[in-house]
Amino acid sequence: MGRALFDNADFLGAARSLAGERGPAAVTIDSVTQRLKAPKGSFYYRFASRDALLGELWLETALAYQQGFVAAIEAGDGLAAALHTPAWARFNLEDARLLLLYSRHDFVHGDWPAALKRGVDDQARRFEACLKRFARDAFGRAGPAQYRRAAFVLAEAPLAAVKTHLRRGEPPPPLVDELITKTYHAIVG
Amino acid sequence: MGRALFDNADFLGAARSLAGERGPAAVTIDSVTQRLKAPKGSFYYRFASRDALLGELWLETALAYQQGFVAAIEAGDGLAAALHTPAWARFNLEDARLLLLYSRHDFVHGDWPAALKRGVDDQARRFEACLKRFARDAFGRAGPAQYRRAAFVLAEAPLAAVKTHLRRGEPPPPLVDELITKTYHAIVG
DNA sequence: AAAGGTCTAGACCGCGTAGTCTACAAAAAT
DNA sequence: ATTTTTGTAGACTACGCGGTCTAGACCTTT
Repeated sequence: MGRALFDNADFLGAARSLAGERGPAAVTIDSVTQRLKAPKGSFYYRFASRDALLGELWLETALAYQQGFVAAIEAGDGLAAALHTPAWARFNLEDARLLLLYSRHDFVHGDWPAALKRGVDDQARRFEACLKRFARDAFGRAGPAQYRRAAFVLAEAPLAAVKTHLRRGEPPPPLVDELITKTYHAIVG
Repeated sequence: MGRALFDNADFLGAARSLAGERGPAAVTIDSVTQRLKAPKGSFYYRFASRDALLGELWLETALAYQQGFVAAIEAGDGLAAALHTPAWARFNLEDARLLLLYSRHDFVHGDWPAALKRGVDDQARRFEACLKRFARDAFGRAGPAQYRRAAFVLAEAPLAAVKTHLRRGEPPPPLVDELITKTYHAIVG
């Protein structure tokens, strides 16, 4: 063997399934390489560090999730944005567990690798921009209180409604959409 | 020195503040004993293991939190139960961070110490009983769907609304109560 | 054919952590 | 006064983990 037996995607894939099954803490270099039957050297040939692997995994997943959310907001459909969380979770169960059951900080403690820092910051900014825009559209103003309401309605409540089911490894049932919708209308009107 | 310089409460107190400040993962035997300037031997003289310490810390805090919740349910006041989370958090900021920002499993991975297992099970049972009772009172029946609604309205949504502020170390503002109340009425009617 | 680059292979190191062990000091019991 | 109990004191061990290092196999280039 002298040619690539393992590429970045292999390691990311193994990390993804491990993180989906048992959380990011279970993603150790050994667990990843063992799952692929790859040597440690091959991993460190592709990734600078564990943080690089988990950071990339998180960012990749976060961007995939965010896409639909941003689209809904840009279409001016707040309810669709709120319902995007359960919808996305249904069709990306493993990714949803990974992304929604844990925080960014469970993937990378402390500082992020320089190569990812910008991507993560951009992601956060885009998300905040969505909330601000919705706050303006739905509540007329974009002050702190309106922003806070937007965050609850579009992100916090949907996330909370979905978590129980993700923990069990099950897709969120239709009831979850009902809860989110009712909450949405109660606060947005 | 031959008489007790450190007792259980000292270790629990140090663990509590550490967990409140930096999360349960930061509660290492060294960090606890260093904070008290106590030797390791003294710790292990009082506690069988790290799990015993963190388990007791979690259970103690969970029971303190639960008290008001159960009282509200037994008084038949669902809204008060839902608002108990921000109310309790305001007056127990450190404990709230510890209890509400992390899961039970962040304190004790795997199996719980035998001495605590019963207490934890009882706690969970009492909580479930509250949700069931509320489901019956508020929705007429106590089927799975009603239970799920109860969990969202009494626990998941309030917790979600409070988390952002706890992360910042700030008490939940009145707006949080408004969000929880509106959500409550939207689903309970 | 030779040389150089690419990637596998896994032993090895250093560090932080939970937990153990032995020594001993002071108070309490006799 | 002597013994026993209670607890302090901290060196030490075991282990899992992230990360390094050197050897060498195979492909590509010249």
